[in-house]
Amino acid sequence: MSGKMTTQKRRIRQSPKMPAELRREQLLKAANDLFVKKGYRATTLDEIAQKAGLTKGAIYFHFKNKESILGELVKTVSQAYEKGINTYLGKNHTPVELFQLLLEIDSKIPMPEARRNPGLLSEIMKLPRIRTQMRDAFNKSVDKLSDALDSRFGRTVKQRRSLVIMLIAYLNGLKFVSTYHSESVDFEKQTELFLKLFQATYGDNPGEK
Amino acid sequence: MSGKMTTQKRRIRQSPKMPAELRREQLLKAANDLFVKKGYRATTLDEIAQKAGLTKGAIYFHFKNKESILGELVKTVSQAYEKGINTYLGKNHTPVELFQLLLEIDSKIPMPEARRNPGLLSEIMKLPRIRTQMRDAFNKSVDKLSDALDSRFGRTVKQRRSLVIMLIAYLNGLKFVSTYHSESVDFEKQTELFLKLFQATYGDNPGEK
DNA sequence: TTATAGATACTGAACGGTAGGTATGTTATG
DNA sequence: CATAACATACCTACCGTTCAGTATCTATAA
Repeated sequence: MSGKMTTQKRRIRQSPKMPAELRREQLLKAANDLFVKKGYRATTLDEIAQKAGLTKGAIYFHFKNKESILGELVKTVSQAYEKGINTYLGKNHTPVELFQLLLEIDSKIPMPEARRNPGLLSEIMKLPRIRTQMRDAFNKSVDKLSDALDSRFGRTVKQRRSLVIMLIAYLNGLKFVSTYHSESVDFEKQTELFLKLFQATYGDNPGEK
Repeated sequence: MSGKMTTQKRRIRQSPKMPAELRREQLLKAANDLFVKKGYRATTLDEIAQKAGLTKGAIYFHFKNKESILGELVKTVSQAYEKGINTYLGKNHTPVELFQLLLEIDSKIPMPEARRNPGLLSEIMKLPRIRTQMRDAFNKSVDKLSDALDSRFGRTVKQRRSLVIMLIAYLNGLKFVSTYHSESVDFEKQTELFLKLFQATYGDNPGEK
């Protein structure tokens, strides 16, 4: 000991060392992919590590624990979503415009598979910290969207919130059925149908309500 | 060692024995309640047993394994749903009628909390056998509903299926948001809003499309 | 330029808890 | 008293977490 075990080659195959920053992102990507495929709880740290070419122990150098990996991912999405709203959202929008805007943002921010995965969303909503994190983000965006909805479509904030939530609800519902019954459901067609409905009611002039 | 921690009395407090049939239902109910509250995987057999006043080992007298408990529950719902459709479904319905009919059926068949729990649904959809079981039921009911939709609302079966799926999608979406954002979402109000939209477009006379 | 000390990134193994499943003994009831 | 309906103890596998130690990189000084 003390000295070297000269002749004995301890052939430890260590992965090429990377700057922590890079490795973190690599791990986050691996985790995201696996969460999408298998769900949060069903994904093991071994799998994440392996996918990044590491061993489990190394993860704890980069993250506090498993949940913190998820937390980072959620944070990334929330921030991108908020940024998208701030960028694209104008004033006095019609519901149809808002719906299209939501689709637009949805198509631009990262981790689409994860965000459109109701199973994953439901699962992580059971983790108290994550839940809080996501609910805050949800309320924040609903507020902003409601503000940006033209007042013709709702005198009170409550009414406008209600409408906004309806838009989001339908989007979520579509994601849900198209995830689990993709053979039977044509996402774009359903969207078109929905917009046509809205157009008929709210398009040119708002309803009297 | 060898056996007992001597002084410890073997206090065997056996639950009153029940006919297997009854106990099965009791276990099923317990399982259902717990699945709703905690999810499928997060619910342990110990908890189910305890809730029914038994111990884990006893479960294996009544069921083959954990998944078979879930299978029974799914089967029960599927059958009730199908029966509901057969009972209430007429001919040449409007979309609004169908939507109300779905609500009606939904309110009459058992295990409402479980069925309205997207997280639970997503979770169990990952179990291959359960998934098959549920998808078959879904397609079956979509077919029947599409048949019962008046042909004014879609010349081809495909078009009618599309509309039916849209109704179901919105229902699911509503369940989703009202589950996770119940403070912000008024289920009935959202339903009313949606129906009003449909009424405006499809209510009196169908769209030309 | 080179030796080296310290920081950084990672391994491997062990630990502890959990939970599904099983083997086998025990009790209640007809 | 036979058997259906339990209880108890145990096994096994899995998985998150910890940690001592190892390898690799980098900065500094000689």
